[in-house]
Amino acid sequence: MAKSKTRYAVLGMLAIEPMSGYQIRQLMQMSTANFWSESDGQLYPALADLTKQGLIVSKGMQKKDAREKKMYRITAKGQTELAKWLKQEAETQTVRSEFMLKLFFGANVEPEVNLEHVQVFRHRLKSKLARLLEIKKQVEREDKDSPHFPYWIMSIEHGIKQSMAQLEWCDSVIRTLEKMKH
Amino acid sequence: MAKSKTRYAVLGMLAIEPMSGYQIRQLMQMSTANFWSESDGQLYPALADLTKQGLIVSKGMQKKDAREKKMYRITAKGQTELAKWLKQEAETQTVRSEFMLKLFFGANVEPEVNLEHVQVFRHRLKSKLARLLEIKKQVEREDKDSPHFPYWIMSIEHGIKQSMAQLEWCDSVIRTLEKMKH
DNA sequence: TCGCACATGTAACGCGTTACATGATTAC
DNA sequence: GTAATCATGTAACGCGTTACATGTGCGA
Repeated sequence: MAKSKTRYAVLGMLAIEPMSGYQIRQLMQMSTANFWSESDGQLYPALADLTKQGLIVSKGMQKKDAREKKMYRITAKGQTELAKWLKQEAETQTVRSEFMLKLFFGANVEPEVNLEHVQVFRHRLKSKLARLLEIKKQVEREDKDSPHFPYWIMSIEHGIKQSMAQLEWCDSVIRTLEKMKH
Repeated sequence: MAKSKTRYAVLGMLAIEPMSGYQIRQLMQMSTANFWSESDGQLYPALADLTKQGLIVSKGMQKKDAREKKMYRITAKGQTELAKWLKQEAETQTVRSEFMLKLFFGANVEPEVNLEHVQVFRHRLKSKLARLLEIKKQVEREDKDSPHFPYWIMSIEHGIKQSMAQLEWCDSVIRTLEKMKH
């Protein structure tokens, strides 16, 4: 298995602005969810790890309970580490789509079954596209002057273009499957 | 982690025609690689497992060495199991793209760095697209009369449309990054 | 006062890749 | 003869999700 990139995902989020772990999770869901996400079981240990290595520091009130909100911020050392990673070429990842695999084996069941799957897939794409367009508007409103602005728009545009292409593909596939029914 | 679908991927391949483990690997690389693949460490144990469950049988010469080619074929029970899985709704998968994550954090490095990454990405897409077009031609030549034909074309078309959309996106992003350089 | 969102963390478990082990056959 | 390809399998290891544990604050 490839080396975990969780540390860099966290580092990058904290390079945007100081945040708590919970806020990182929320921001990821809002921004990178379409191409990157982390679960709790990855996120919190990563924060502890990065702190131990001095790449981030927590301004948390470590009094008694520890069950309190901890605000983290990236250090100069962390910025350097992040930049170093950003300069390296990205590894190609292996994608896995159960939906596509099922369609590939589609001849083993009636066309109706596959048609149903494609329609569900299409519906999900529609929602995803609507969400992306919404987020794009929000970013254009709120982050116009941020240095991150062009990059955030690019990543949103990527999702939009992908979704639109896939929707067109769905429509073409649905037509073919409709014809196969009779 | 989601339940492994390796057994179904293998079952589906053997529903096309009887094959050895090695041939399954090769066929996957040629056909489903863009949306599904299995490593040796998954494939061979799965074959043993499916055999034990009577979903496939091996017509292998189990004489002495066992280091001989084993031809597997799917059983009626296996066909039933495959069809059952095909009828179930596919789980949505979490995609992860290190490249996209790096671009999202692009503001932390010079535009030139990101430009370089996009160009590498674009180059890979070009190769992928060329390969898909080649495979499409081959399938149209060799599998015209197979019941799998429409489904195989659909899955190839999906890859083609995706690649083309991403290439357009790359060109647009490259233009933006070029402008940011000065 | 009940439930939900906020908030942090750990443990268990299965998944999937990589590397290793072994050996036959074919092409140069 | 020697390198590549065919061919099957196992073991180790790290990765990532899920479920669990724990507690606070707030609004209906």
